[in-house]
Amino acid sequence: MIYVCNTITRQGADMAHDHASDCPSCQEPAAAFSRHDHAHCAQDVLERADGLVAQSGARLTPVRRRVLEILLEEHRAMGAYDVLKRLAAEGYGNQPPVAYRALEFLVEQGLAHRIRRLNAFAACMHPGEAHAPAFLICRNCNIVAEAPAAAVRKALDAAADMLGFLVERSTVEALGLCPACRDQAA
Amino acid sequence: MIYVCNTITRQGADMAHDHASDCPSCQEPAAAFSRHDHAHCAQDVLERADGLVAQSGARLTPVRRRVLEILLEEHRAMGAYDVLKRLAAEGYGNQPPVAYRALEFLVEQGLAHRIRRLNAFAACMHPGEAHAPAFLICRNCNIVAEAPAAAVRKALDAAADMLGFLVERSTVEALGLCPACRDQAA
DNA sequence: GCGTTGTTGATATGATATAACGCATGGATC
DNA sequence: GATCCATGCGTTATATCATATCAACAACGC
Repeated sequence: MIYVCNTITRQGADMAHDHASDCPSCQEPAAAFSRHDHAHCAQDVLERADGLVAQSGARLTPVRRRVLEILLEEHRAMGAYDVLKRLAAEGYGNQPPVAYRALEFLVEQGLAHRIRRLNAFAACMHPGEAHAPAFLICRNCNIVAEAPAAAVRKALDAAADMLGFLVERSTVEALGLCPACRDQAA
Repeated sequence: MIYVCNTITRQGADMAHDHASDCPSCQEPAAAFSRHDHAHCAQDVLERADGLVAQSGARLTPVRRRVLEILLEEHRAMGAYDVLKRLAAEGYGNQPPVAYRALEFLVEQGLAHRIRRLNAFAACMHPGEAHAPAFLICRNCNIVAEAPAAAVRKALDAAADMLGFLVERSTVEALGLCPACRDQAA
């Protein structure tokens, strides 16, 4: 099962709509890749982020918090320079290190993910919950979904263990076709 | 099990030694991450590459073949610009596209792998054999091993399938500690 | 206050990757 | 052989991604 708020895109898919906090699509398991609102999921993530960071002894400074907000607002995988443009427009530093440092911090804290295939970053929609997501990237429409991948991670650990290798972090990304583009192709 | 010829490095680990073609370490399963000769494995791969490319209707041109040879000789993950330097020194073009085009071709043909975490490329030691390797990268000594990952791929396919996503290509990379560095740390 | 630590801003540079153009080659066709 | 076409190569230029370094400043404990 996957929660819709896992769904993120690289190019922005204009999927916002307003709704009350009882929106079932943010409360219950649902099909990934479906259009959905994101506003209150984002709000929820932000609130939890505050607690999580404090808990780890780190500080969610204004720049860092703003970067997380931007990732949540955009709801897609963004390049560091995309983030930087937004920061600069809002009066923060406009040098690459500003964005990279904040993004690195968020990744370390488990509040964001780095998607290497896209040289991009996306907010994690499940901060605090232990998870090892796999990213599914549609080669046609560029939508990206964060899929649960506990089984994948387990298989990887096993394969590594046979070689005596200890896995600390892993990257699992798949390129292919999302349901919509798959139908379209057929 | 993994065959030693899976073992590749990013920084070059000086693991060459000469031996006869009956070297057991290239004939039989053995521990990964161990030092080993690579010369005749490379020769074998090259010969198979010729056949495979012809079979697919593509052409293994001089530049492309040379890039594959270089990857095999170096026996490690190389950046595109590392490859380019070698090419330039041998009279081929010395502009980035020359290296990138050849590398992209090799990846498409399944003769090389791209390791995104390192922004690097490595020759595939099992061309033609269906395989979905996982890369194990030691964060301490930078050694890289190509591990069999059929089970990982299977788990990924299953996770994607639950979302209706069709996986065409996948990237599985792990960062951690190789056996040697693990022992050293303990 | 005062040092220590961590964060930010700025400069500069390094590293990786692609777009676009034109020429050369080689094979197919007439 | 002449022509056409597809493919590959070399080149220029540029785009994109990422980091090293240092100075200024704020937060904190002592």
